[in-house]
Amino acid sequence: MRIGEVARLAGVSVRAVRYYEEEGLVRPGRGANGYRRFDERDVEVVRQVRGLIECGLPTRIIREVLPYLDSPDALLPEVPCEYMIEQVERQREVLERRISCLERNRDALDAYLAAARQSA
DNA sequence: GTTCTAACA
DNA sequence: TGTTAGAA
Repeated sequence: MRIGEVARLAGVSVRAVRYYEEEGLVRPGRGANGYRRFDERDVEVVRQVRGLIECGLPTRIIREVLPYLDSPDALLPEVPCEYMIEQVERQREVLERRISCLERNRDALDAYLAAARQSA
Protein backbone atom coordinates (compact mmCIF):
# COMPACT_ATOMS: atom_id res chain seq x y z
CA MET A 1 0.00 0.00 0.00
CA ARG A 2 1.06 3.62 -0.49
CA ILE A 3 1.65 6.25 2.19
CA GLY A 4 -1.84 7.67 1.98
CA GLU A 5 -3.48 4.38 2.95
CA VAL A 6 -1.04 3.69 5.80
CA ALA A 7 -1.68 7.15 7.19
CA ARG A 8 -5.44 6.68 6.95
CA LEU A 9 -5.42 3.22 8.57
CA ALA A 10 -3.04 4.30 11.34
CA GLY A 11 -4.89 7.54 11.95
CA VAL A 12 -1.95 9.88 11.41
CA SER A 13 -1.02 12.46 8.78
CA VAL A 14 0.96 11.57 5.67
CA ARG A 15 3.49 14.12 6.87
CA ALA A 16 3.92 12.21 10.12
CA VAL A 17 4.56 8.93 8.32
CA ARG A 18 7.28 10.56 6.20
CA TYR A 19 8.78 12.01 9.37
CA TYR A 20 8.76 8.60 11.07
CA GLU A 21 10.71 7.24 8.13
CA GLU A 22 13.25 10.05 8.43
CA GLU A 23 13.70 9.10 12.07
CA GLY A 24 14.22 5.47 11.11
CA LEU A 25 11.03 4.32 12.82
CA VAL A 26 9.64 2.67 9.69
CA ARG A 27 11.44 1.32 6.65
CA PRO A 28 9.08 1.24 3.66
CA GLY A 29 10.36 -0.03 0.32
CA ARG A 30 10.28 2.04 -2.83
CA GLY A 31 8.46 1.39 -6.05
CA ALA A 32 9.90 2.11 -9.50
CA ASN A 33 8.02 5.42 -9.41
CA GLY A 34 9.80 6.39 -6.21
CA TYR A 35 6.66 5.94 -4.13
CA ARG A 36 7.06 4.40 -0.67
CA ARG A 37 5.65 0.86 -0.42
CA PHE A 38 4.21 -0.23 2.96
CA ASP A 39 2.65 -3.50 4.10
CA GLU A 40 0.02 -4.23 6.75
CA ARG A 41 2.72 -4.61 9.42
CA ASP A 42 3.75 -1.00 8.99
CA VAL A 43 0.26 0.18 9.94
CA GLU A 44 0.68 -1.38 13.37
CA VAL A 45 4.20 0.01 13.73
CA VAL A 46 2.98 3.51 12.91
CA ARG A 47 0.21 3.16 15.50
CA GLN A 48 2.81 2.10 18.09
CA VAL A 49 5.06 5.01 17.20
CA ARG A 50 2.24 7.53 17.39
CA GLY A 51 1.28 6.24 20.83
CA LEU A 52 4.81 6.42 22.16
CA ILE A 53 5.33 9.93 20.79
CA GLU A 54 2.08 11.04 22.40
CA CYS A 55 3.51 9.73 25.68
CA GLY A 56 6.34 12.19 25.22
CA LEU A 57 9.06 9.73 24.29
CA PRO A 58 11.80 11.07 21.99
CA THR A 59 11.99 9.38 18.59
CA ARG A 60 15.54 8.34 19.48
CA ILE A 61 14.26 6.16 22.30
CA ILE A 62 11.42 4.78 20.23
CA ARG A 63 13.95 3.76 17.60
CA GLU A 64 15.78 1.67 20.19
CA VAL A 65 12.68 0.08 21.69
CA LEU A 66 11.02 -0.72 18.38
CA PRO A 67 13.18 -3.78 17.60
CA TYR A 68 11.89 -5.41 20.78
CA LEU A 69 8.25 -4.94 19.88
CA ASP A 70 8.27 -7.85 17.40
CA SER A 71 10.71 -10.02 19.35
CA PRO A 72 9.76 -13.19 21.27
CA ASP A 73 7.31 -12.60 24.12
CA ALA A 74 10.02 -13.63 26.60
CA LEU A 75 11.69 -10.28 26.11
CA LEU A 76 8.58 -8.10 25.95
CA PRO A 77 7.56 -8.05 29.66
CA GLU A 78 11.11 -7.36 30.83
CA VAL A 79 13.28 -5.08 28.68
CA PRO A 80 10.74 -2.60 27.28
CA CYS A 81 9.16 -1.99 30.71
CA GLU A 82 12.40 -1.10 32.44
CA TYR A 83 13.25 1.14 29.57
CA MET A 84 9.84 2.77 29.68
CA ILE A 85 10.06 3.36 33.42
CA GLU A 86 13.45 4.93 33.00
CA GLN A 87 12.09 7.27 30.34
CA VAL A 88 9.05 8.21 32.36
CA GLU A 89 11.34 9.04 35.29
CA ARG A 90 13.37 11.34 33.07
CA GLN A 91 10.18 12.87 31.73
CA ARG A 92 9.17 13.62 35.31
CA GLU A 93 12.46 15.42 35.87
CA VAL A 94 11.82 17.52 32.82
CA LEU A 95 8.45 18.53 34.27
CA GLU A 96 10.10 19.25 37.61
CA ARG A 97 12.47 21.73 35.96
CA ARG A 98 9.65 23.39 34.07
CA ILE A 99 7.62 23.74 37.27
CA SER A 100 10.56 25.34 39.07
CA CYS A 101 11.07 27.74 36.18
CA LEU A 102 7.40 28.67 36.15
CA GLU A 103 7.40 29.23 39.92
CA ARG A 104 10.37 31.58 39.68
CA ASN A 105 8.67 33.55 36.94
CA ARG A 106 5.46 33.74 38.94
CA ASP A 107 7.34 35.03 42.00
CA ALA A 108 9.11 37.58 39.83
CA LEU A 109 5.76 38.84 38.55
CA ASP A 110 4.42 38.96 42.11
CA ALA A 111 7.38 41.10 43.14
CA TYR A 112 6.82 43.45 40.22
CA LEU A 113 3.11 43.68 40.98
CA ALA A 114 3.78 44.48 44.64
CA ALA A 115 6.22 47.26 43.75
CA ALA A 116 4.00 48.66 41.01
CA ARG A 117 0.98 48.88 43.30
CA GLN A 118 2.91 50.79 45.96
CA SER A 119 4.13 53.48 43.60
CA ALA A 120 0.64 53.70 42.11
C1' DG B 1 -5.89 12.44 -7.95
C1' DT B 2 -1.66 10.94 -5.30
C1' DT B 3 3.07 11.12 -4.06
C1' DC B 4 7.83 13.15 -3.91
C1' DT B 5 11.30 16.50 -2.02
C1' DA B 6 12.54 20.66 0.11
C1' DA B 7 11.72 24.52 2.76
C1' DC B 8 9.32 27.81 5.56
C1' DA B 9 6.11 29.12 9.47
C1' DT C 1 3.96 19.19 12.51
C1' DG C 2 1.18 21.73 8.90
C1' DT C 3 1.57 23.64 4.63
C1' DT C 4 3.05 24.87 0.17
C1' DA C 5 5.74 24.96 -4.30
C1' DG C 6 6.82 22.59 -8.54
C1' DA C 7 7.44 18.15 -10.83
C1' DA C 8 6.40 13.24 -11.88
